[in-house]
Amino acid sequence: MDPKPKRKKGYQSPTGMHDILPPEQRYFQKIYGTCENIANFYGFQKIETPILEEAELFSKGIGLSTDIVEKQMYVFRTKGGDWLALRPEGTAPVVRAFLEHGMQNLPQPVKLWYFGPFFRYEHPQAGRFRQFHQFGFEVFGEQSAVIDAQIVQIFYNILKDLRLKKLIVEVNSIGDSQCRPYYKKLLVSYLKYRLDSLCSNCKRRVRENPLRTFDCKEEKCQRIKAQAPQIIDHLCEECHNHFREFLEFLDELDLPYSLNPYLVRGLDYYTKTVFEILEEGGPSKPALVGGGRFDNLCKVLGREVIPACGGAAGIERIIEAMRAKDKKYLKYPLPKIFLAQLGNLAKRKSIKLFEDFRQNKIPVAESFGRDSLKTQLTTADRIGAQITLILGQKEVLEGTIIIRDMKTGRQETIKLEKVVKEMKKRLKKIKPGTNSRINPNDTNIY
RNA sequence: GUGCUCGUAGCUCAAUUGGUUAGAGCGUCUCGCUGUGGCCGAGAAGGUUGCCGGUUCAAGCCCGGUCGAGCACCCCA
Repeated sequence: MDPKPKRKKGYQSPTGMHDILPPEQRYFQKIYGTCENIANFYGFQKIETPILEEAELFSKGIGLSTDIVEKQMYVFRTKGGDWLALRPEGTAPVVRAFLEHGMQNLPQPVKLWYFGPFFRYEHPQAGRFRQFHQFGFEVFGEQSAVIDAQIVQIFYNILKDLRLKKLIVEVNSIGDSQCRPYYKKLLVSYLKYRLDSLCSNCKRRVRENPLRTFDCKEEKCQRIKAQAPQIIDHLCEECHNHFREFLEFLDELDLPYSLNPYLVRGLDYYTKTVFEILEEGGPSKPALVGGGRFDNLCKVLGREVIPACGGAAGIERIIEAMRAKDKKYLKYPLPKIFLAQLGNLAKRKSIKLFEDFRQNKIPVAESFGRDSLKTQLTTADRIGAQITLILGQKEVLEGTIIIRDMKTGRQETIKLEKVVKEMKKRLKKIKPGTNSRINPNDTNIY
């Protein structure tokens, strides 16, 4: 082999993609667990779709002219010549799976949820990464607005369960294929008339995506937007009724929502209901959750029209919000008992004893690789163990073991064969609270 | 894709503005004599200053490029 240029420094992860290190894992576990509980209660079943899909699924489903498809998708060609994409979002794949497996033949509605990584090629920023994680909830085969409201409620509940406060739910309706084109024309003609007073960005938007003009932060555009016709005043009867019902259900649920007539979403498949949940604290905060109804998507990706509604939440963003609240990382649960050993004979007995504890479902920590008792006690202290069991040569020969109370330093010796039972008894007395000392590995990585 | 800022031990940061061998705290490891943790003391490991090149007698510091991070635009979860 040729001498290759040597890499002097190690590798680093690709732009905008991060390792999820042990301290961060606690958050993922916590969020996953919360989702799972809520999903079970509301009758949602978990689905996992591949990370790769045919690229066309997204260009058809999300819309060709959306930013996601136009410039943010990781697309590549396989050896077999297929164009595949790293999934940039979760709804289109779930719809694909729904149709592919004939789930329209299952009792309706079909409720599915997912949790996993997604990919978008864009400049990383706070709460925005190239590989990020979302969980989502989707309901198929239900056209009533009651499900729209329940979807909002589900995401709201999850965030609440994660102890996030000061949440704002913003809702809007963007109509359907009946009324939206009509409204679009109306809006465009309104804007065209005032084109000169708009910023250069918005001039472009008027042509390409007039609804997006509402997002502009320029003051002059804001003023024009304030006078602009609003879509909720131009909904067709069906959409109007649907939206009214939706709001009634939200009222009934006591959800603190606010109507945002300028809320439009960047994906083409939405119809009627759209919503976002964000944290209070200025417009700079990105939405934690976004979603809405997508009654046309099944038709676009398949044959039948199947009404559907759902939403997705950004896990990194939620973690960010959780951490801003609590500052510290969630702690790993650590065993309250540490098993120390001394000498070869004791070490042999210890690894066996350790297994006895496992069979009795008693969590125990150890440091078998270390021989010094001092070091083992240091470790026991560091993980916050409340009891250290010490098994040395002498104890093995006597068939006993020492129980050391780490707080008081008091020690007693008991029969080795009784230790498992004894520990079981003592664990019940120890309060389920956290260990006395914090895991020193809890450092901030990002 | 465009613009601005940043990059020194595992972590948080120094280095008298271009001048000897790049330091400290925390963390890690070892020791303070036989089998006992927290406190204390002693010591060690750990960096070709993100990487590549240029200017200079001399570069962590200046210049160019590149990779990464942060922020804004854009967009979104």
